[in-house]
Formats: sequence, structure tokens, C-alpha cells
Amino acid sequence: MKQNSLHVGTLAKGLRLLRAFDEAHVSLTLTELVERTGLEKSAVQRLAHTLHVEGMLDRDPDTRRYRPSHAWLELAYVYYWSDPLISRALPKLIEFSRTVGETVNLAQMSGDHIIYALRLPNHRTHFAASIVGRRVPALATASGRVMLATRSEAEYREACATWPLPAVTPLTITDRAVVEDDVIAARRNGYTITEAQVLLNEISLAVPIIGTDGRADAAVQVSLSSLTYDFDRVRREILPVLLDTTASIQG
Amino acid sequence: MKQNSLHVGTLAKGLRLLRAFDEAHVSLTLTELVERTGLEKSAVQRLAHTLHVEGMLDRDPDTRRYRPSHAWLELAYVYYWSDPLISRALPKLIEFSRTVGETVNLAQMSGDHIIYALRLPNHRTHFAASIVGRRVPALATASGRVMLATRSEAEYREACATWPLPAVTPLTITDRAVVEDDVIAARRNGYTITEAQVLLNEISLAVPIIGTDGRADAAVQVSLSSLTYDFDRVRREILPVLLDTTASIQG
DNA sequence: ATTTGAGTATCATTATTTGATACATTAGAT
DNA sequence: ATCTAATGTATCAAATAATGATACTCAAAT
Repeated sequence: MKQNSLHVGTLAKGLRLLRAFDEAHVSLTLTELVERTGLEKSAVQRLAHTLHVEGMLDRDPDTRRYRPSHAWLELAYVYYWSDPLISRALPKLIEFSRTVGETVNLAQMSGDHIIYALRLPNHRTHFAASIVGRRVPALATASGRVMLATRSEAEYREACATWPLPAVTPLTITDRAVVEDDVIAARRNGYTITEAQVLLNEISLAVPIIGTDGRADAAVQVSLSSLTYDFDRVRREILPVLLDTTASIQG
Repeated sequence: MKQNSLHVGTLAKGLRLLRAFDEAHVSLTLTELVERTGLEKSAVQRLAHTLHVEGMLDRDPDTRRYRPSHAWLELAYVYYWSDPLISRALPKLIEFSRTVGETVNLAQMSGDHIIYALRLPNHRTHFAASIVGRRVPALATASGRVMLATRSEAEYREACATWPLPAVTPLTITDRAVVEDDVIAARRNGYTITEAQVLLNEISLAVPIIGTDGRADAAVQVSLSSLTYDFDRVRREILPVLLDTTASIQG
């Protein structure tokens, strides 16, 4: 179990309990935790108990199910303060959201996924509105591709060849050559538009936030209904404002 | 150190490292972690290393400072899915935000504090816009008082007598009798308005979300500028819409 | 009434954490 | 540029604290 003498196995196991929860498993019993973590029953018993006492897990006294506690929100709060991009981007995104009236998100690269760090929903946003913290394979998203487009050729080719590219929707493009073409196009254009890659009937427009080294680790992405918009209209009406927004965040 | 044989001290210590980060300490060196946690240097070294390897802490290779990782956002994402109130309230809050055009928050009771679980900012929201996950002493907030007002007399009297009531701003009311009067008024009125209790020049209007047992564990709160609004105008223009909103969340 | 499954409690064993110490590297001062 | 203090890293013997097998309790289902 121990590879490095600095590795504290007990702590790692405790974190595995936290990771056992996801959108499909929002509350877990002791035995479910055993199944999902693969740990011994006794260990799970002790670790879950400790997480509960320490305030990281709530527990329903009747069903005895463990649930994420408010502490999980507090951690996100601290993350927001810790990431300077958030405070820089938020006022600009509010402004954008107000003038355009459509849902706007801030995405960041996180390994081979993107993670949504901010979302300002608009009035016709469907349920999955709370996607802050959600991870999606980068290649499947406009944000991911447009960020890759700012990297070196070696880097984006490697990514297009090896990063995960599951069929999130029936319409998700799983042909890596097509994805790479899209990245190459984004290098010229400075933006990417996709449709129905992550969500059906959703058009995504993304523009990178480019750092001082020319590389982007973040992007601003607008979610639009394909029932209301087509690519041309997006380019005409949304893109110019979005480019202003990202420029002001970089500045 | 161990009181209960089910308590796993190592895990608890690891969590202390996570809690060492807050809005004033967004990145920490090894020695700073030692200071803030009160643990041994060797222990902190191992625990921090483990948290880093397990993806809970990022590390700047130059400064060697530990920082919250994206995982902190992922946890909030899971929390959102785990709390049924979130998905019930969000569409209604979006609707409210759209018709009223002012910042609206969802607050939940968390011990003797409230915690902000959702925020939809408006365009003139000042910086501290990202307050999701922030905890504030319940007695100092309109949300906290209006929730207390739905509890039994014994309960709210106990709370008003013992819960923390620090002077968050120079204008925060620290007279517990006054706070209790406000709670009592909220029992009659079904809402509370405060001014400058948490933030100067901020008027807060809060209405409880009452559960089937008649108790409220959550409240919807609107943040308004006292430069634009006075209490009368708030009651006339905002309150009726807000009451509709909370009613629809309960239904 | 009996069985099953889930949660809880206990304890000897030993693997793991511990914390002291020594070493390496960095940053700050002169 | 050189030295010094502070910070970070690595190692290891000692013993504490986690382990996991087992037995017990309880509730729900047959």
C-alpha cells in the first residue's frame, strides 16, 4: 500500500470516502461506502465516523445515510478567494451577462478535463444550472479546444491523440481528426463554436483567456439554445461582445 | 488525543490542514501550515504531501506554497446535487432575479451561522460577489433571524441569548434584546429587513422557506443598496415578489 | 417466529504513523 | 558575490494508533 514513506495511507483512504459521493450518489449508507471505496467495513466505519464528527459529512439519524455537509460549500468559498482569476473575471462576466442576457461560464483546464469555475445563468436556463465544479472531458468542449489552440503544436496534437473523448451525447464528435481540425481552426479564429457536444440543443461559444505567456488556462464560454440561434447569428451578435469581455479580463 | 476508539486521528489532522486555508490565507507554505494547525512539522510534511498527491492541494513549484485545488470546487458540485433544496429553489430564484433585477441569495442555517448556498448577482454587485459557501453569524443576518422566527419560543430565545453576535460592521446591532425583538417581529410579519448589519450601505430583505413541519432551515434574501432603496420602497416593490418566490419553492 | 442484512462494538496484532534529527536548498542580508 | 538564517526534504528507530476479524444488536422482511 505504501510506495513513498511520505504517503499517509489513512488520510488518502478518508479522501476516498469523500470521492465516493457524486451526482449519482448523493447519499450513501455504510455498506454502500464499503462497496464504492473497496475498503474494509471496519475502516469505513471508523473513517466515516471521523468525517462525521469533524463536520465533513452529515448523517440522517433515521436512514443512517451519510451526506455531504455544508463544509463542502465552504471549501468552494475558500477556493474562490484563492484563485485570482475568479475575482478578476467575475465583474466582467456580470457585465456580459447583463448586456447579452445569456448564460455565461468560466471554464478552467484541469488535467485533460475542463472544470466550470463560475456560472451566471440566464432566465431560461434548464435545471442542470448548477454546474460550477463540474468536470467535462476537455476535447468534447468548445472551452477545452480553444484553450488547447493556444498551446504548442506538439501539445495540442498529443492532447487530441490521447485525451479522453467519450460520447457525452449521441452527437458528440468522437473522430479525433475532426477535433484536431477544430483546434487548428481555433488558432486562426480565436474562438470555437460547437453544437450538441455536451448537451443536446446547446450551442457553445468559447474564447480563451490568454495569460502573459500566450497560453490559456481558462476560457469564457456562452451557452445558447440552438432553437434560437444558429452559428451565423452567434458570430454576429455574441462573439464581438465576448471578445471584449475576455480582453478586459486579460488586461 | 483519542476519546473514542472510532476516531481516526490521522484523518482528522489531514482535515485540519484543509481548514487552515481561509479567505485571508489562500496559500500556505509548509511552515505556515505548521503554525496554523499546531501540528508537528513532520506530520504536516507528510499530510500535505499526501493531500497534494491525492489532488486536494495544488502546489506552486517555485514558491512551494500549497493552494486549494479544483477538487474543492468539485465537492461543491456534489453538494449541490445532494441538497434537494438547491434544485427546487434555483429556477425560482432565476425567475426572481430576472423580474426584480437585484441580487438574490439562498441562505441555510448551519449551526449558529447561516451559510450562503446560492447567489445570483446583479450587475451592480460589488466585489465580494462570490459569497457562496460563506458563513456569517445567524443573529447578525436578516436570513438567520427570519429562520429563527419560525422556531419555538424556547428555541429562539435560547439562540438570541447564546449564539455569537460579533460586530461585523460598526453598525451591527450587538444588543441581544433588540435582535430578539426583531425575531419576534418577524414571527408576525413573515419577513425581516436589516440595514448595514453585515455590509455597510446594504439593505437585506429575507423571507423564510418553511418546511412541512413549520420550521425554516433556509431563507431567500435580497441584497439592496441603501443608496437606492429605503425600507418602505423595499416593502412595496420587492417584498410581494419575494413572497411569491418563497411560496413557490415551498409548494 | 426466524432469517437476513445492516450497523455497532471490541480487542489482540502489527503495520503505520510518529517525531527527532540530520541534510539540502533557498532567500535574505551584508 | 558570500554568508547566514530559515525553510523544505529525507531518514529511521520506537511505539502508538490503525487494522480487520469477530461478535453483538437491531430492524425489516419472509
